[in-house]
Amino acid sequence: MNTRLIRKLENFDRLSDEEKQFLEGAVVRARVVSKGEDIIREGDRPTESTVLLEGFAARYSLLRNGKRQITGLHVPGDFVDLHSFLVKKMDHAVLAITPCSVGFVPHETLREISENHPHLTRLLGVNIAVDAAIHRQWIVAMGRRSALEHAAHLLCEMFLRLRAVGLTEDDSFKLPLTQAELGDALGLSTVHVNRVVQDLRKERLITWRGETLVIDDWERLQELAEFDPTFLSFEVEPR
Amino acid sequence: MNTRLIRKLENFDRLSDEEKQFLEGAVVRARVVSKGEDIIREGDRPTESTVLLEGFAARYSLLRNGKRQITGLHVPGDFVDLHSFLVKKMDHAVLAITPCSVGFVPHETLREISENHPHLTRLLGVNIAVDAAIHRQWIVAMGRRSALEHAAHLLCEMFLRLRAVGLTEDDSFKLPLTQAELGDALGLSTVHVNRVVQDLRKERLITWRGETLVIDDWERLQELAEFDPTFLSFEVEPR
DNA sequence: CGCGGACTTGATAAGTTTCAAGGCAGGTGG
DNA sequence: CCACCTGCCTTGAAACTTATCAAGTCCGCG
Repeated sequence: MNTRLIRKLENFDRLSDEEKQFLEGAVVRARVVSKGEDIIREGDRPTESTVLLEGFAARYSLLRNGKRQITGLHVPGDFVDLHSFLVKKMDHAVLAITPCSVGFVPHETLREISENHPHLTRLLGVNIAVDAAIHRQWIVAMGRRSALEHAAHLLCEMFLRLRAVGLTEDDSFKLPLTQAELGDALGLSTVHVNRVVQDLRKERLITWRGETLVIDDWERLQELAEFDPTFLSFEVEPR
Repeated sequence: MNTRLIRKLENFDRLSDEEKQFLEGAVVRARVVSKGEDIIREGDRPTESTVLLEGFAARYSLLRNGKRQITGLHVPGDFVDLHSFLVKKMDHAVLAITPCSVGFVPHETLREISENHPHLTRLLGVNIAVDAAIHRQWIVAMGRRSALEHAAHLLCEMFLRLRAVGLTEDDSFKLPLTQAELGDALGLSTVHVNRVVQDLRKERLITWRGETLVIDDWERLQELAEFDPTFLSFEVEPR
């Protein structure tokens, strides 16, 4: 069921059959969340952590003036609130951008992992560490890259993350985001996102029609974004 | 020696005497790093994690065009690379903004903690989770707040973080940053930082002379920044 | 067929950067 | 002890990037 999660963790380090089985059993049930619905709300105090099994989700915060900032995009295999095991109260919400299927891992199970499965614990830690690295890349992109470079960077990131869980096909993948949502992730207005996307198209870097994004020139896209894949890097202390 | 670290972790949950002692022993030696020097360089593969004992440090990334983005500020008690235990290769560097004294915790010790000290492991996890929450706040601020609000937000954050480790005095604290460095943290040009700081002064929100920053009106500063301290919140699942 | 959501376009405004200078203060060497 | 130097802060003007406002257009779906 949570194939993507296992696949993702296997990018970090080999999993024993026993560990895989344990992970399978760790997800207690699944729920479908419809598009536009919150998977978790700000202020919630979950007693289980949520794994995204299918669909796209986004962490976001809302400001008083109605502006929204997306602070992370999530794809199948991602824990959307692994940290809620450690920090009780959600400091942000998570939204289903497409219809999503999610699974739940009771905090009790996570506690058991942290007490009796040091290797799995470390892998979950790597998961968190990679999330943090992604956050830092977003900060760099927001602070010091142009809108165009920033957008290119995000596309590079999504491509590699989706590939890591087997959700790309050659150079294309499903990117079921509206330009408005992309703007909320990049910190740009919808209008400007539109112009930036058109620039990427004019430069023959991407094709994006409907939900399908094709990377037409991976080299130049990376170059433009000054994208260094190391931060996602699945290069870890082996057990 | 690593009083600040212990103090910081105690904000998360009570530490037993045994745990405190263990932490004391975990820091193997200290080194002084002079101002402007890197504590850790990008690409390093440390075999120990570094705790900041005294001074201010900043994580940063450099872009080809020479621009620099600071992705996190660190104060005494902070681990600057706790994650290097899990993800071998540093994806960014850490700079001593002031003369710093740092201590080292061998990864071997961290591994032992992760295997035999579940409670300490969780506290270190909380540490990481709070860092991530700070990162998300930075993303929100960079994406959707004005330069003025963003600056105010950062000052609120620094005040509470320093207070948590006992480094404030009433409403004032040492902020040994140049405006250029602040700009690199906020993603703004030096000139604009200067104007923003002047606005904060004109509004009688802060006084900042030399290294001393006084918060003249905490209420209004928080209000302006739309600052919600929860994310730093030291509200955690007790052992 | 018509409606709504998403995308596109143009014009104008706002926010921020860049460039260029000047000022101030603390520290050093003559 | 003064002069100078250097790093940091400050100011103004002009340029650039991005946001906002206001219309359209396109397209899939009921």
